[in-house]
This record gives sequence, C-alpha cells and structure tokens, in this order.
Amino acid sequence: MSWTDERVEQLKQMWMDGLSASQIAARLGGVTRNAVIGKVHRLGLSGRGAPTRVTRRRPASPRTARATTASTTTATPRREAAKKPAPVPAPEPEEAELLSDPATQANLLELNEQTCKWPIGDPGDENFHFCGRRSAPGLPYCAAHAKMAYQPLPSRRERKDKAPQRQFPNRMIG
DNA sequence: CCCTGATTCGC
DNA sequence: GCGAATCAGG
Repeated sequence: MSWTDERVEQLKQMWMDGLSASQIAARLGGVTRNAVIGKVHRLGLSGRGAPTRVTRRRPASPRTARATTASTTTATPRREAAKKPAPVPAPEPEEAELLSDPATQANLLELNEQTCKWPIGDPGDENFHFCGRRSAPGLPYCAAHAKMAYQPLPSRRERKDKAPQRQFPNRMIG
C-alpha cells in the first residue's frame, strides 16, 4: 500500500487529533506503526506541534543486525540528517485574530476533549497557544477551525451524501 | 511486558 | 520516499 494523497490526509488528521501511531496504522490498514511514524517524520509534523517530548534518543548507530548483502558498491556515506524546525501549519493571521479571543487561549495543560486544539503561532514561541474555544461535538476543533481542518473532504465523488467518515464517534469510553 | 514515539539506514 | 529494526522511555 502506498501513501496516496488521501491516505496522507487521513494520517495528518489522525495524528493531529492525538491518535497514536499504532491506532492510525490500524485505521489506515496495510501499514505498520513504524510506517506511520516514518511518514509522520518525513512530513515534518512530529511532536504534534506541542513540545511534548516523549523521549530523547542519543545518536547511536549500532544498526548492523540487518542482512547486509555484501555491500560491494559503497553506498553514499550519509551523515546526520538535517533537522528542520518542522513548523506547524498555523492559520492565517487574519483568521487567527478572528478566531482567537484572549479569553479563550488555551495552554497545553488546559486542553481537553472540549477545547479546540487548533494551534496559534509558532510552537517554539512563548506566545504559542491553542484556540481553546469549545470544540464541536466529536471533533478536536471548534466549528470554525473544524471547517478548515476537514476541508479536503469532498474529494470523493462516491459519497454524494454527507457521510463524514472522518469523525470518530467515540474512542475510549468505558 | 505492555505501550509510546524517535532514529537509523538498507532498500 | 519507504519502513523494519532498533532504540529509549513510560
């Protein structure tokens, strides 16, 4: 299975929605969580825009257990991968002004199921915050931001009716 | 042990 | 570009 445009879109959506790589892989199908994580990194949207450092690895390179098929042709000696800041797609300034009230700006710790998780500003900036308004039912964003986030929906001619296969009815509701 | 994401690197 | 293997941590 390849990463079609639609599948990448779903990946982005789920990742930003907070689903784990394994969950995303299960939903997409045909890919492992490693594939999902790899793709996420290639897309530059790791960290989900928030400085939620899960782990930190040291640049080791003991990777020799792989079946090296007699590397006769010397491969290109790769150095360290260039790291990019990986900025999070932020709304346009005008929209940000319209959609973010100072009273509703949310901190990372203040986010919950009912707060819009739309990022405002640069993740590394101190002024970075989230929209924080009440999110639409079943969605991680408020009504206005949900429209932006879920825009590339009507790419399927098949579903002429409104069949929002994008929203997750309920997750871990026990 | 289960899980998580992060990184490397042969393909 | 892809993703298994691996690492590092909760």
